[in-house]
This record gives sequence, structure tokens and C-alpha cells, in this order.
Amino acid sequence: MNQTRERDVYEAIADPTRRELIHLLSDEEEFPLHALMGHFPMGRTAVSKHLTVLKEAKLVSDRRVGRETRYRLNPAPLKQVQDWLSYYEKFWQGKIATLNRLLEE
Amino acid sequence: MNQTRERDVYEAIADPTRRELIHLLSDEEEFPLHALMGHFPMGRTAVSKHLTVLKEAKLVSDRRVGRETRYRLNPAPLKQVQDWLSYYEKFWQGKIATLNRLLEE
DNA sequence: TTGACAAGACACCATTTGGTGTCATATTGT
DNA sequence: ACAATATGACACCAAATGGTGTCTTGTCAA
Repeated sequence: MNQTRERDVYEAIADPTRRELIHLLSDEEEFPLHALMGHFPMGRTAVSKHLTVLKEAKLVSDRRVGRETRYRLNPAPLKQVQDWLSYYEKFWQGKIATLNRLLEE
Repeated sequence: MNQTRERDVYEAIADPTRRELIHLLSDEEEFPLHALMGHFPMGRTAVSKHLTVLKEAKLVSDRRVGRETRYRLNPAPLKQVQDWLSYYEKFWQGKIATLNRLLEE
């Protein structure tokens, strides 16, 4: 798991385990792997791989603290998805709400 | 390609070809397969498979017209993704903009 | 009626994905 | 010093993914 591939943010959020990881990390704290592990019905190695995918998409960063590796969320790449979605927003929102949104930007 | 699986909308939008298909179909018209084909560097079968995935995620519907199958976008499932993202919006937007958004709903 | 066109159905293939288990190594607490 | 902890690094595996090509069937147009 050495080579740092580039990874698409859309791929990164395609897996439900990874979305759950994002959610767990979203309270601005950082968590070591073993703390995250308990939330999933799979082994440590699998969770670690999912975190690697999130790292490749730059959705999480990690730092070594003692014998543990602490992970932290970086939500910025999610904005790309939201921007993509905003184009289709008009289909399910009223036109006035859409206009509001456009004016905000 | 008979059996209609259930398919996650997050999986459906994970592939760039499928996102491009969604974009092509987004002007409310319907397009037959052979018209969509020309936009991609792959064969008919591959594009057809991607459309099947989009159908499984209920992002497109299709109807037979003469000898062609016409595809139409159904953007509704994308709202699920936007709702999921809205939770993380606060990280890159000012709090006031977020409040605005909450008030709209 | 015959030939060209559009698409479905299917077999096939290489690569990726999402898991497993095991071994090695660094760190901590007693 | 030593045992337990936390993790990395691999090798391995089944199934899914994203392509290909071919054969068949239905439809349209000359």
C-alpha cells in the first residue's frame, strides 16, 4: 500500500463503508485505525485499505502518533461532487430556490 | 442484461462515462443508443452496459420506438447524493450560507 | 422482398475491488 | 526485559467491473 495513486473522489464515495468512515471522521477529530475498526463487520486490513482509498482521493490525511496512525477528514474534495450536482439541482427544486442558490455564488 | 438488479446511485455516478451520459441526457430530450455512442471511444456494447447500470440506479428510463431504444434522464436519485453532501457543506461554506440553505427546507 | 440499420443477448477476457490471513516492526506499559 | 498493542506490508482469493466480439432478431426503406 505504498504507491500513492491518484483516485477519483466519485470512486472514493462509491463504497458505503467509506461513506461511513467519512461520517465517523466528520466531527473534526482525528481517530486511530483501531478506534474506527470497531464500527465495521470486517477486519483491520479491510478498513485500512478503505482509508487508503480515501487518502488517495485526498479525503483524509493521516499522521503517525506513537504506535498509532491517526486519520483526519479533509472534506474539500467533496465540493467537486456538489458542484457537479448543482447542475442537476434544477430538476428537483423549484426555479426560485435555484435562483437563490445561483445568487449566493 | 435481463435481470434488473438494484444499484446504488453512488456506484452509478462513480464512472466518468456514466457521468457523461447523464450530462448528455440532461437536456430533457431522449436519445437512442446509437446517438449516444458517438461521444465515447468505446463500442456499442460497452455504452449499452453503462446505460443498464444507470437504469438499475433508476437514473434513466428507456422506451422502445421502432427499432431504436430511447433513453431519458431521471435525475431524482441524484437528490439522495446531494442530501448526503449537504451534511458536509458547512466545512467549505460560511455558516450563514449554510443557514440559508437549511431555511429553504 | 431484400438489405441495411439498431439493439439485445451472450460468451469471453484482463484488471480492479473488497475481503481474508499472516508475518514483521515499532511503541508502550509493567 | 518482555509482553501486549497498533500498524504496515504482503500474498492470496472470489466476485465485480469495464471492455471486447459475434450472433440473432426486429424494423425500416428502396
